[in-house]
Amino acid sequence: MARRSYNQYCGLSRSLDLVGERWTLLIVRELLAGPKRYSDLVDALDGIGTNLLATRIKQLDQDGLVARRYLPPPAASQVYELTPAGRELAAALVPLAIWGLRHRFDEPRRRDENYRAEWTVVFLAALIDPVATTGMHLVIQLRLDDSAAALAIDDGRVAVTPGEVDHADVVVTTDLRTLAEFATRDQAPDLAKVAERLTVDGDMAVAQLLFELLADRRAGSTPVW
Amino acid sequence: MARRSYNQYCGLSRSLDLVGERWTLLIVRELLAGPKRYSDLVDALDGIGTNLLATRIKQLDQDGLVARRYLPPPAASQVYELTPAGRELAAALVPLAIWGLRHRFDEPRRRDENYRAEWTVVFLAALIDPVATTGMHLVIQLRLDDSAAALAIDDGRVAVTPGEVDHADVVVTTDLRTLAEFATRDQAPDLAKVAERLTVDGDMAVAQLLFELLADRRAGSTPVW
DNA sequence: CGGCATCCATTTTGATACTG
DNA sequence: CAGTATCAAAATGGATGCCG
Repeated sequence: MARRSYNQYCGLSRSLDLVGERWTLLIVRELLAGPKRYSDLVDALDGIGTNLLATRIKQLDQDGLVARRYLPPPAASQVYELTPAGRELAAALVPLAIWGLRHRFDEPRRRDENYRAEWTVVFLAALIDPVATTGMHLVIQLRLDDSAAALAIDDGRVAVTPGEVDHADVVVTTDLRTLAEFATRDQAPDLAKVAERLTVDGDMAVAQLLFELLADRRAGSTPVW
Repeated sequence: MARRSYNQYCGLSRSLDLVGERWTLLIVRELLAGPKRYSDLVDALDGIGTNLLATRIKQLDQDGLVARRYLPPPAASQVYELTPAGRELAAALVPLAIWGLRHRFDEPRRRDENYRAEWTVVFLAALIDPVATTGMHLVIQLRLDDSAAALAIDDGRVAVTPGEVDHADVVVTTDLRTLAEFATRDQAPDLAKVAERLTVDGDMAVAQLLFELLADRRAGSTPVW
């Protein structure tokens, strides 16, 4: 059966023909944190229905956004990872995520609402300018709303690790709403006022640097009009 | 009945809960070109089905992204327009559109594929830094693939007009693929090589300025990772 | 088990017809 | 013009089965 299309000669329409269906962009978000197995995706995307996930992966594979990779013998499992074209979607997802933080976070986290710190850290990672981090080697552990993920900056390369790492330069503990203020406001929030909702354990200078890196990027992506 | 939700405490998921359904972002794109009537939307969004359009508009209205406005007596019709929150989605749609231009324009325009120059010009408009245009008053007529739209820059305010205007400072005639090179490449394309596919009629300096304004914005939105 | 494919109930969407 | 009503087709969600 032919694929459904908006049939419009327009960059946005053609993007949405590929990634506009339900769950697709969330699968991309998951894979922005690194390669994952099928069951990892099922776990993270609560409610997706395994058949639909298989269908989506197949499409993303055909369209060249996701590639299947087979891990060497010890692991012997297969994982899915983004291709370069898939990774470039990060630049498009970040502003959408920021829009959501600005306009849909008046209501706090619901009791049954899922959360994984890596979702947040993936976008933080995408906000960091690789060029500005050449020569740097930092590992930042984030603990957000009872979930954890780490951000590793390695000479211009930025990587996200779900959960806890054991060699972090600094541990930042806070909640998503507080962190969102850093990513969505034009002015960096007053650190003193925020202090009771954000604690830094370890090299304070590293944490400071992170917030500066984020601030630099924000300046280039102020809302238009 | 309750609205379907991904049920994730994540900026992206919450955005998609609101605007992730089919046609929604294209309705927003249409309204970025200015207020439109119901029938204008039906015309522009070929294939949408009027009942679905009505449903989407109702949702966008409830969610505070779109407002209904009643034109004064002479016209006596109602139009839909974006609220400030809705307009801020432009910043999120531009990178998605650029991704589509980069990765989905290997195949050219199909014979039956719809096209409206305003779709393109809306994104051009969003790429222009308002601050950089303070004091400027320019009207640029674009003619792209047999469709026309104009871009008016008015002291930091940018507006799109579908069709032809009669007082343009310059008329740029080209096709979307050529124009896309300006918006998607890191280097501005060689004007000499492009000359046969792009003609400028009127104040050449104004056209030059437009491309410089676009180039400035591109520099701040290079792909991450 | 992990990685799907099949089947079926429920929603969403598309297309057209109809109405104030 | 601005929708609503209706109905068919497709997409989605959930459960279960199968196979290495």
